[in-house]
Amino acid sequence: MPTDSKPRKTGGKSQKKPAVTPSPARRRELLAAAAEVFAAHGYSATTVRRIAEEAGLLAGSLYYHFDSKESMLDEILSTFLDELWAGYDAVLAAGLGPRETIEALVTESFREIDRHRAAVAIYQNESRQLAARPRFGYLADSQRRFEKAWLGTLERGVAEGVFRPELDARLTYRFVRDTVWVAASWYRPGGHHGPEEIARQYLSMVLDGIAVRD
Amino acid sequence: MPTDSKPRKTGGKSQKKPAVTPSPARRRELLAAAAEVFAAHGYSATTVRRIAEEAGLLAGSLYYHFDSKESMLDEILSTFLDELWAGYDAVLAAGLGPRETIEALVTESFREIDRHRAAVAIYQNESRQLAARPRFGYLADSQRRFEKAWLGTLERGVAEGVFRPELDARLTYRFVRDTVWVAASWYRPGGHHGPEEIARQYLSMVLDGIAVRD
DNA sequence: ACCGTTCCCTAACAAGTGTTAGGTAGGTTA
DNA sequence: TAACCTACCTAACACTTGTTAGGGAACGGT
Repeated sequence: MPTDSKPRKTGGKSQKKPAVTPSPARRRELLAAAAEVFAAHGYSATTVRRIAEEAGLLAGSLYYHFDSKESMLDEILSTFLDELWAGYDAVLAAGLGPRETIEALVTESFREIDRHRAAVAIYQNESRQLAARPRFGYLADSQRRFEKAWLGTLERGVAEGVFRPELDARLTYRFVRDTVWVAASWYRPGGHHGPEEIARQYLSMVLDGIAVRD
Repeated sequence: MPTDSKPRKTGGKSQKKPAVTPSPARRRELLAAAAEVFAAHGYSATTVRRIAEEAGLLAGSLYYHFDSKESMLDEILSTFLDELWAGYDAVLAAGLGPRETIEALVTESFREIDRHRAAVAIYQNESRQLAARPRFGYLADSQRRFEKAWLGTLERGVAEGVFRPELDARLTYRFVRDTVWVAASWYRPGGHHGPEEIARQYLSMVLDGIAVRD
């Protein structure tokens, strides 16, 4: 793997447009195939030849549509995060109470997992190592906004007396965050439970606990 | 990466002993270094040259102690699982009630994370893909025992009236399992909270919920 | 002084990696 | 018909990968 010495700074937004003009529809098809392979085997264990095979063409042909393997990953993740934050921002702007905000965020999260299963799985596995690289700085930004939204809501809930004050808010935030998102590792769309049902069960557990009340 | 065509079937137990006799102490040092790098960058993104650099020797020298990169991974994971099940079996053999069993399993799990942080992180990231390979079949076995222990305890608790019956047991099992083990991704030994304190907080959340009771 | 053992290094290998330059078939436009 | 564009293939490139054969330095036992 030649270390990329060329100065690229896409950051998930504008690519260095090549002279040719690939169709966006075909791009999406290829990205979907790439996302599945990335999610199943991990980014660095995935070869471009494997992606190409899955998509029904040869490795070199991928470079007509994308300028590198890394930019495929970039586009997969940034597309997912854009859609995620569209949903989150709508929830956060709705002016709900803390408990209702948590409920809406959890439900929205499971819907995103339903729609972007592969991207979420990739995000789970790779974001920690990627966030340090400049190109993927938006992952770190997103993580900070994420913590602000969830942790802020939890703390507001404690202040307003709807969440228990004995719990360490940051610890609770981590537990809630992790449990929601690791669901992407076992969730299968069209399976036994839909996203809303999973969200209901999860909220029931995390809000009221699994123990029977006295 | 040459596909390993040689017939090795260690399965975490007996290796094909080479003519030489490397010291077990040195092996443990090198495995600790390897585990850190595997945990930080992922198994397949880790080169043996990086492991060697971290351990203070050259890549080829690792092959005096181990016969492949894969067998290092094998030894790291199987050592961890052996110790994990020693702890779990002790808990399961104690004849506790369902709630106390869950409490003990959770506490034991966080203690294992405290002691084998790197190995747990590797297990989290790689076990899904590894479990399919024959050499790592013990990972699949362990997963089945794991599910049996946790899910069985949850169902026993519902039958005995200590856990709420409305919750889907398998879904609850997944949530509980994931939340406990992903802690390895952010836990740092010697940090603000010790394993017992984290277990207490987690159990408080998952047993009684985060919402204030009426 | 000799041998054997332990531990590491040197130097290379074959296979696989991401990537690219140049070509080509088919469709669309002029 | 000619020019052009899209989408792919062919064939290679420079480099990295896990792994190995052979050698050597330090050391203890005899």
